[in-house]
Amino acid sequence: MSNLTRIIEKHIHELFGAEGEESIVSLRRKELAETFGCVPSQINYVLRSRFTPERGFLVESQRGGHGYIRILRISCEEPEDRLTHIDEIVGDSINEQESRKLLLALQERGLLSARERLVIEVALRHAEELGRSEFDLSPHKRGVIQADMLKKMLRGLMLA
Amino acid sequence: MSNLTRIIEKHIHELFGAEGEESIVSLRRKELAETFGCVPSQINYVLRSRFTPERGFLVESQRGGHGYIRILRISCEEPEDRLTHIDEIVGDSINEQESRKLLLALQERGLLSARERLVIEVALRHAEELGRSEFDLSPHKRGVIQADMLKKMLRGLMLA
DNA sequence: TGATTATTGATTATAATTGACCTTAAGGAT
DNA sequence: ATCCTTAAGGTCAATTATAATCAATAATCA
Repeated sequence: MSNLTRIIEKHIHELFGAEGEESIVSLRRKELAETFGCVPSQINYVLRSRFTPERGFLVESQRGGHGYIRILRISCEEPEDRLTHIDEIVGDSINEQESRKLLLALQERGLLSARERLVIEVALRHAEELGRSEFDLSPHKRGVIQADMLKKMLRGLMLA
Repeated sequence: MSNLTRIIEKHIHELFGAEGEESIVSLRRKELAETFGCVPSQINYVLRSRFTPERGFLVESQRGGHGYIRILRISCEEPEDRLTHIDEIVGDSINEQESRKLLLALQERGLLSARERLVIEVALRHAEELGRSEFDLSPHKRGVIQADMLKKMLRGLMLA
């Protein structure tokens, strides 16, 4: 039928306002569920599957009295075309040298701050190190893991 | 009933003065409770839940005659201070909920931007997911890996 | 048709509020 | 000095209000 999840997703997107206006939205889980005539946990499903950090969102919530769910949209001012192809740029596997080069290039284009680049590099190196010394993975497998991770991180930062 | 806890929290924050001015505030529990028309133990609740070391506060108190409650805002001016502080609050193992709370607190203290928080969350979730479905690690082991990763990322940022 | 995605509801976890009861410190009385 | 009284503050458990998780199905997609 008319896919509830998509309807709720669309509704929440509309709450953000068309342009880069509101970047934060608050809601009551129970109310939203009532609005759409569904069970409250449906809302969790929508959030878990659609409003992930990889898609540029952060979700905060609180239970109990005065509970709430807050959704933050983190996005670049101008999501450049070239970076909608993050998958292609990163590829299936990446090594330290390649990723450094890429991140530096992104920073030079003003798409990443120095601190953001730093965090990403630390995360990638941690994965490399762990994959090598703790899990004894092949260099290729390590590269695959890092590529995957890098794509997720960049998507979160680049996509709206 | 609006949220008393938040109102009291805000009030106490205001006592510190907007800028990095006063770093110590003293209170009478009973007086504060009367000011807000609540039971005194409500104050304990606010302190326990909002003025934690994780959020950069320490609370001291004394009972009996001339009793008091003193709240200290810890500075972390020196990068070194922040590092030790972070090591302490992250600990050896951390779960998703704890890390989210911590990151939110760091952002609220201005030590992290929303984008930086997002990247870190993506990295942690990736590790969690990989550890669970690819390597079949125990929850504890996953927590250890994430704590390690988180500390490395935060250390990098605090020194930058 | 097998894999993925969506829906549901039962169970669990957490936050805020309140009040009854407990502990500790200061200062005066004996 | 020791005890008593009074004036703080602390702890805990009960209650109520939300939200999260999990597992069982159902529906949809490739």
